[in-house]
Amino acid sequence: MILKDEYDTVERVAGADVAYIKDRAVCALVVLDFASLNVVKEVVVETKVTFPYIPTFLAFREIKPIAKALKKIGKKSFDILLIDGHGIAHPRRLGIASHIGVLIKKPTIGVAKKLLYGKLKKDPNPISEIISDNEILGYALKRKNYNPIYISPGNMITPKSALSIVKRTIKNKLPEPIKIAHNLANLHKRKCR
DNA sequence: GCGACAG
DNA sequence: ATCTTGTCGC
Ligand SMILES: [Mg+2]
Repeated sequence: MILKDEYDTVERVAGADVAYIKDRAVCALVVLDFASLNVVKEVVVETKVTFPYIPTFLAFREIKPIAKALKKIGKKSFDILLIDGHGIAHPRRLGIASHIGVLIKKPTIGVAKKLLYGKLKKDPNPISEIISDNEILGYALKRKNYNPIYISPGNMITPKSALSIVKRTIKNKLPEPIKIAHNLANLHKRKCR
């Protein structure tokens, strides 16, 4: 894991999420133009579920479908990848965003809807650092009347840069890449039933 | 030993 | 995350 900024231009930001149908996982991966937030590429893949959900081990459950989607879309089609789940804001500093970042050797950022590890330095409205052991793991952001979201580096990026990138992709609560990937995965699921 | 616990 | 329609509120 590299916790420094290891990227230059950010023109395309990707987002991934996984939905489930019994023992099948549906992963949607979308790539957006960072400036316009328009979708420029998207893929949906399916795999069989091979691991149960166990808190702190989410990566073992979702890495298969996400890796398959990454292989299909091409790792060169984006500069940074946003993952639904935590990065280093994790008891072993190795959440799913970090796991995937190390796997593909690219910058990744974890964006979660609930806090798993660490404490907030202050009220998250409008923003707070996520702290553990006197170290900044990431940030909690609260917008409007929405519940807060939690942002932490996955790989090859600092907490501050991760916050900056994610902020610029937010329209309402969730960053667009994550929101669109989530919707696409669920649409594919509905269409199937 | 008890409680908390991403998706 | 999932089961599951309408409904309240920004
Ligand atoms: Mg998810």
